[in-house]
Amino acid sequence: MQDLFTSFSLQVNNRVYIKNPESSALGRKIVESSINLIDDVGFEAFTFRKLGLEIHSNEASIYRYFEGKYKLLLYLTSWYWSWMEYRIAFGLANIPAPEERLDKAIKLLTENIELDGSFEHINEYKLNKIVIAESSKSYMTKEVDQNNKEGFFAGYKQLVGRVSDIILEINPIYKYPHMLISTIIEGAHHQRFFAQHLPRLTDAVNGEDAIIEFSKEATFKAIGAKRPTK
Amino acid sequence: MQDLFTSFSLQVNNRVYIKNPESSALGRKIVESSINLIDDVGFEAFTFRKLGLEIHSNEASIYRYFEGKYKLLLYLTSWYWSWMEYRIAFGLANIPAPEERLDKAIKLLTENIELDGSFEHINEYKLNKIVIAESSKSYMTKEVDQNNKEGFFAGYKQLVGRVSDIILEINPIYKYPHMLISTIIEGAHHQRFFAQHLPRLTDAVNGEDAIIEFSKEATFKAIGAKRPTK
DNA sequence: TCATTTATGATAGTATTACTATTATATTTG
DNA sequence: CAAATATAATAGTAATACTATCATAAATGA
Repeated sequence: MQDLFTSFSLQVNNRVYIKNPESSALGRKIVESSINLIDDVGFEAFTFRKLGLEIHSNEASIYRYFEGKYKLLLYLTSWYWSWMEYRIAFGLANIPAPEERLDKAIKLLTENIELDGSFEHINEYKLNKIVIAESSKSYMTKEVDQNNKEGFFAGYKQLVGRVSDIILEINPIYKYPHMLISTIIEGAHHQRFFAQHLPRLTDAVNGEDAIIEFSKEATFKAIGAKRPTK
Repeated sequence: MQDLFTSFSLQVNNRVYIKNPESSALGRKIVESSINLIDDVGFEAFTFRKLGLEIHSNEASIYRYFEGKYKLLLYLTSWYWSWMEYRIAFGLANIPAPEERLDKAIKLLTENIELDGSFEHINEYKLNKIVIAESSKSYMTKEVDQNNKEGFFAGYKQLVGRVSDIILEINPIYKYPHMLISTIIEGAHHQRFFAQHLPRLTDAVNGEDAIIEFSKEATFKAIGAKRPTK
């Protein structure tokens, strides 16, 4: 696990931005306020003009950091997956049993995210809401193949790969580890959205986070493994 | 089952359109060509202006059928779910064992859709691709609660409810039937998209439709039931 | 420290989008 | 065949998604 700590940093593919927003105060302000604004008005109504007004800066200046709002969204989601992998690497360190590691990973991937405060200019709580409601708009586009070639989804794929590896550690002949994990991640996000807006598509259960419970149960049953007893 | 046949028709909530596109040749042309055009250029680049040019008609005329392109998308997805429920009602008739009905329902929900030809002006193959790639854009919006109140998602919710009922027939104490089915439906769609564009998020298996297989296996294991032997 | 690079701000401009309004012309229907 | 209705043609508006230009401010390094 040691290598994870030394090699790991919250880096985002440098082709999603023109100028690294981490490199200046304005850049960080753009990221910070874009999270607030997208969370507030939704991605469709979000524009660089409005963002410029919000931060008392200039539309043209924002274009010097990002080609357009889709790239900014790609930046935010890439950052999120990178952060998620960091959380998982950290959270799973020193847990020897793969069942326990998987259990913990599923929890980290599907739980409600609270404000964390580790990163000055990023509100993880709002970013999670954005990832839930808007992230599919970053890859469900006509440019997906081009974007994929440029490596924009590498972080997400790597994350899915790492958790799939735990599954294969537990059950080396399970045939669909990637499907299972990507379905669980996307599924949990969908369920969080449905729980808020279309509750008839979900099942609320008193006294538990049904989404985490469902995700863990489905995962362990799918791979035919016993859940660790807490 | 008889009531399903007599009461069932491919009706779409009449608030998603201004004028029913089924009621005129132009309306049907709008629907038909919108499917082609959205499939071709993607939903973001799709405009009523382009659609007007395509069908040698007028932008303003299209606006007399639909308030805007989001409502048209809602019409298409509603139609799709209505059609899917019809397929399932039809396909499950006269199958007494609930396990077999569930097995068949999962297949119908997750399989690749081919051109069917039952509906003159609707290309089911392309519509399925649109539902896969664009349908989340019809509910992942700031207007979702308003739209939900107006009943725009009733068809989808009803479909999920019906299949959930089969699950409860098999295992009456399973806690998450709605979550499971909505996760399977959305999950299978995601997997079809990933298989095409981001294959590292899936697992291809020779000689089988891995998405159907995975969906069935996961569902039956989740509810603790034995899959019917074909 | 001062010249120069670099970053930001201010303003303006363009093509396209997402409509609405108006009027004219077909087409349907009673 | 008159009247109602549907469609077409055209124009117009406010907003979006940018690009370009130039001025000014801040950072840097010789």
